[in-house]
Amino acid sequence: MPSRRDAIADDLRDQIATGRIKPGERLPSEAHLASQYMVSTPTLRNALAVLQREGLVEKIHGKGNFVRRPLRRITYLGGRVGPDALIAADAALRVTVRTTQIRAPGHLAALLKVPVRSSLTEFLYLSHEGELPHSLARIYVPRDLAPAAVAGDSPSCDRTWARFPVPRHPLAQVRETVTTRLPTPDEVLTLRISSALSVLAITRVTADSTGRVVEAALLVFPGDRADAVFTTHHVIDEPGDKDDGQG
Amino acid sequence: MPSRRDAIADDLRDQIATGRIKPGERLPSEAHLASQYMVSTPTLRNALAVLQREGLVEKIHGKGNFVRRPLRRITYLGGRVGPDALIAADAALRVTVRTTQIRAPGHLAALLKVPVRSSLTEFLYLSHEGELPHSLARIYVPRDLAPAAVAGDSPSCDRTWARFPVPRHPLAQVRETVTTRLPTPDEVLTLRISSALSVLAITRVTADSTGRVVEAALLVFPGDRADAVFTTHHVIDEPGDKDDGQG
DNA sequence: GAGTGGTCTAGACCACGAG
DNA sequence: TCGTGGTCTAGACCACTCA
Repeated sequence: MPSRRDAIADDLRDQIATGRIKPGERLPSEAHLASQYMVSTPTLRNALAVLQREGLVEKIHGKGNFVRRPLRRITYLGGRVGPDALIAADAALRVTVRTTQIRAPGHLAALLKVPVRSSLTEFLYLSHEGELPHSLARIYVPRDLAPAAVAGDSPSCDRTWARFPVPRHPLAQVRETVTTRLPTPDEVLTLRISSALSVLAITRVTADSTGRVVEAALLVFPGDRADAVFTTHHVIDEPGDKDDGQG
Repeated sequence: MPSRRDAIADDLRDQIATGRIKPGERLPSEAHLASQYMVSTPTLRNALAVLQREGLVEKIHGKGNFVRRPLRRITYLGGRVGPDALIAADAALRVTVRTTQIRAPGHLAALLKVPVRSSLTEFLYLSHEGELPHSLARIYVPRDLAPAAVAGDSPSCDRTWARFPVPRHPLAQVRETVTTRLPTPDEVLTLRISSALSVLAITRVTADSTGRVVEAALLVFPGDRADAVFTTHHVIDEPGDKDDGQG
């Protein structure tokens, strides 16, 4: 037996899918919908919560429930080095950068293979696509590898990926770990996503040819619109090989 | 102002983290907890829902709320070819395989670059770690590439990755797309996860040296315990290169 | 101030699990 | 049968947004 909550969610989902309620449009008020479906407000709110988790509906306190516009999907290209990893094809991004000097906490020290409390430069990238937040990146670099222009303490802002560190040695290895988790309260605010919507979190560690870790990046994408794509080309000069190009 | 729901969730989370409530243990009944925290049952249930989404608590209808045992994380190694991609180091997996002959629906035809309704062999892998479901894989192969032993219509079951197709040409390219989404009702049942817990979904397309797609794999992992790791080694014979080993 | 969603109450009744 | 969670009700009061 389908619950009323699911029945209502299914009905609304159908109305959204068929365009009877258009993207960006406001749904009738919860009180109105509750009386329309002849359920109590908590039941109706549960139905809306289902659609929220699916990313179809956005609630705005004091204004109403809105059908989310179908957003362009975010494609993260794996294996790339540096800022160009993010959506190489999509130039319509407005990026804000904030630079801070910090001392490595335990988890970052482990990623970067540096002593705890050693000096790091943190680049906090927040990119927007139009008015909507798009993605969040926290990139950590040992301070001696950060460009001099940002090594000072004054926070800098920029509209591009400029000022990104240029390593001294050629980059040799990128290790990316992809996982999913609930957003932190902070991410809920900056990415403007529902706290019930999981994010795609990518930890990228880049090492140079000497094996030194030159960058650790913590990337966060809204889970309902992000794909991370990894392409591996295998060396094929000997038939039957399975691991060339990999560790 | 923290809501009572969050305050209760925080308190229970703390009790779990500090071991005051041990893994596998049953929590007091919802009615008991509600009176203990002096809230109504819906409020207490909302607090438990928070912990459920975090993967800390598992509800079993008619039995109670249980603290989930901390599970070994699942590591998916990207860029590998064939079944060994899954948790190379972990041999403690019991794998069930079901083989079926199907005709390619649209989305699979696009992935495999074959005509719609062409013959495919579907391998459905369900792996368990002890008693707990671990991961789910649906692997599709053009029928003429599937080994003769499974090309018949009789479903086969096996405890290992045996009978996996061996391509005629060396494998040249693997493209893996990682995303996160809510589980389907089917996945909720087979993986024994909460319907509120996102899964990590990986679509892996493998092509041989002739460019032919030899395998499309749809992999699903519980989002609270899965990591997908991709390691890219860059060719470093010319300094400043950025894309060797990539497309 | 009017309308919206956010949270919460104090019950009710149903479905599942174990004895 | 009994205790458990699953769902739902019909309100209440508070906080936010906008005119």
